[in-house]
Amino acid sequence: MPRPRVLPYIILGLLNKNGMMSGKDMISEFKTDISEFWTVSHSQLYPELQRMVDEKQIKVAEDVEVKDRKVINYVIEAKGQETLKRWLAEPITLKNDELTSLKLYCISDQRAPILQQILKQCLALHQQKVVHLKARKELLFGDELAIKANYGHYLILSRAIERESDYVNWLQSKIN
Amino acid sequence: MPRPRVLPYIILGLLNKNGMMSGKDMISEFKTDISEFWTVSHSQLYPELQRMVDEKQIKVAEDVEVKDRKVINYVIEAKGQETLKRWLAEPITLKNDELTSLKLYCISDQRAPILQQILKQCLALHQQKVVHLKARKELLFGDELAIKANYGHYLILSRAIERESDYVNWLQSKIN
DNA sequence: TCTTGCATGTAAAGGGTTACATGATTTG
DNA sequence: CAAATCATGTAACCCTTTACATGCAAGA
Repeated sequence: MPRPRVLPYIILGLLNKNGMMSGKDMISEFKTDISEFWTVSHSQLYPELQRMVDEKQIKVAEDVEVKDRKVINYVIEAKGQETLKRWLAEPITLKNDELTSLKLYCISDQRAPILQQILKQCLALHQQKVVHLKARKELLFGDELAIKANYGHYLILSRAIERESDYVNWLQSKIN
Repeated sequence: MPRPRVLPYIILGLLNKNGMMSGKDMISEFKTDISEFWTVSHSQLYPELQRMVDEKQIKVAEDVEVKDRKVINYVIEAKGQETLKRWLAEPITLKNDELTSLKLYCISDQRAPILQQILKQCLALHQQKVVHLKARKELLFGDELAIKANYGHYLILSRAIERESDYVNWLQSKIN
């Protein structure tokens, strides 16, 4: 199985959040607000939009107002909202955790139950990570000599523990 | 240009660090110590090893001792050491920063000048990131209302700032 | 009308993963 | 000697990016 696709969900998330959008609007939002976590090229976006129209996830918006340019506007359909909802509700695992920030980005409402659900799953996952990393550090670098022999490895392992611990603390502060 | 290749450099880094290794040895180290940052499948590794032998970056090690199995052992060549050195010395940018941990992993010696060089470049880069993210937060969420309207976005932006700030502090603590 | 810019669209090339294959070695 | 294991090898498929293409529209 190839790498799971992310783009369709982000498209749904944006349309669900912002209402009507064109491909250009999406690319603009990708660059300004999402580029920190994820990137996409326009040559990937436009075919994907067409595919999603075929799948009835989204539809071309009737240009109510001006038909200024060759801009094509899209809106989300009911099926797309279902797809988005299922994606957000997927259990968070080591494999898909890199998408968690993107999922959060799609959730506007502070009181949405799915938000706390995601934060809690994320917390559990990263608490596990901390435990695993600390055990690994103890095993590999319990001896001072080992640190000198593999200093770079020691550095990134120490850093990973600090990073994950910091993340865990932050997650806890955001959970009710 | 397609995504720049990482695997050859990791292979060189491992061989430089560990001496003689077989493909299986590498996969084993990938899984135990590097999987936190990077993954590779064996179907990618073995052809790459052959390519690198053709390029004289590495060579098949004469089985000095036992020829127990069909295991093939490799050692790094002078050309490979040069390649590795150049890779480690490449300036760190937003594009290639995701590889920085892997580079550090390849550096055993705490007093290697390249190590401090990498840490300093990394620091500068992430300090810039903090500045940029804080400006973005001020712009987007200076208003309390905006936070409620896009809570998920607010969350990941706040988190990014904290994560980057924490990283900056850590980097500073490791720089002479 | 001609040029330039721009939103959208298409093509080609390489990276990466999963699934399957090979051949030797251990194990019963 | 048969069967299972395992290091290595191969094939097919999709994702992603870069480069190039199209066609309309604003402005000179």
